[in-house]
Amino acid sequence: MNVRTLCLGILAHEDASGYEIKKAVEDGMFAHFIDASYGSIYPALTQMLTDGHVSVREESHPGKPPKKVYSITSSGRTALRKALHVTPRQDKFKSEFLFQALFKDDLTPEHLAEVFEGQMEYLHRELAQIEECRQQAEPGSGHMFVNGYGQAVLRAAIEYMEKARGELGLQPQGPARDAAE
Amino acid sequence: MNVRTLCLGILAHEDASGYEIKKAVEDGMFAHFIDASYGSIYPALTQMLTDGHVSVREESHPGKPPKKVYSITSSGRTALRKALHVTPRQDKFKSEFLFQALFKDDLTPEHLAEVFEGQMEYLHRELAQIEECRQQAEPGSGHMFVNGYGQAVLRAAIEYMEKARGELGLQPQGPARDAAE
DNA sequence: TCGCTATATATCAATCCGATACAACTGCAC
DNA sequence: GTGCAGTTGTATCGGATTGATATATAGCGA
Repeated sequence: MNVRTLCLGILAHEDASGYEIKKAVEDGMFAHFIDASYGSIYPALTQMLTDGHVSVREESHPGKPPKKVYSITSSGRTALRKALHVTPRQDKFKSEFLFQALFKDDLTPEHLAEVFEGQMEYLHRELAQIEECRQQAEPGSGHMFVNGYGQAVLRAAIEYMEKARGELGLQPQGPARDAAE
Repeated sequence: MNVRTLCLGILAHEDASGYEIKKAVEDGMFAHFIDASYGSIYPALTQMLTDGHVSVREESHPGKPPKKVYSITSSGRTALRKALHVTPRQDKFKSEFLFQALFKDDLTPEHLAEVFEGQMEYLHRELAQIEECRQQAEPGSGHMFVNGYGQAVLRAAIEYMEKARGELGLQPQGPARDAAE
């Protein structure tokens, strides 16, 4: 699945600018399981404009830079429906934290503690973000299912990390936790 | 973290050819949280040879194609240790399955059932693979911690998926499950 | 007024993926 | 005994993507 399909999916939900699409995959309703950078979003929108899958209008809100708001067209909806009916690729999970954890015995204790607490903060931050999104999602919607999935996985990760503190030779109560609260 | 560091990490564990590195991140001890393709592994090894971080020897086992087995050098170990002592990037998780699930109401019921059962099979396969790796890992090692993390997360995902079958309008017992057993 | 953050578009080199080509061998079915 | 699929192995390449950066406007606190 390419960035074009990703943008179509977001635009099927609501009109958005390139910046708003980036925010949606970073913080918003589409976060936690997809990603895209400006360097791929803007070219994708330009190309889909040429293809007729989206249309643009320029909006100028006072006190803010003008933005190009994109809408999905019926041609775009057809393309999206087609792109959704393929066998999805395998999930892909990349974690530099876990890679570093593999070499825990080669790390300084300070660095190990730092990255461990950093990961804990990150997991709590992600979980809080999902719970925020969850309040805006309609019951029974796809967003609800996906948020629940993310919640389940993050809670399991946090629980495991807490239990593993001893195994890694760390103090039972991390000092950096309060930053996440 | 780039592919060069990834290769160094694997070579720090044991000597390997490009093909074996690929297998390690696909199926082996390093799977589930990192990834790399041939198109990045082979150039990385060539460059690190130039940099003096690795050395090669050619091995010819009868009945098999000859292979280039790479070893990490002391210069490579220094480079690895340095690369490990940086703040790790945020985890990155990409799931086309969850993306499709967002649009569950636009999918044909057949396709939804197919991708759901496909995901279940995938999760069970991954979990079985981790449990296999776990038997080769030494107690208290980084591998043990990382495998436990993967186990915890996958089990949570499977549990959530089972509970969510009804929510997605699927029959309580999937017909494709036996393929994973 | 300086620096910081947020909103917003856009580009680009470096990197990486996915697919493919090539080659030699194994084992199996027919 | 031969076709042919599968495994082990090296290698390359086009195209997709990232991560960083440039540019611009505006609000806000020190």
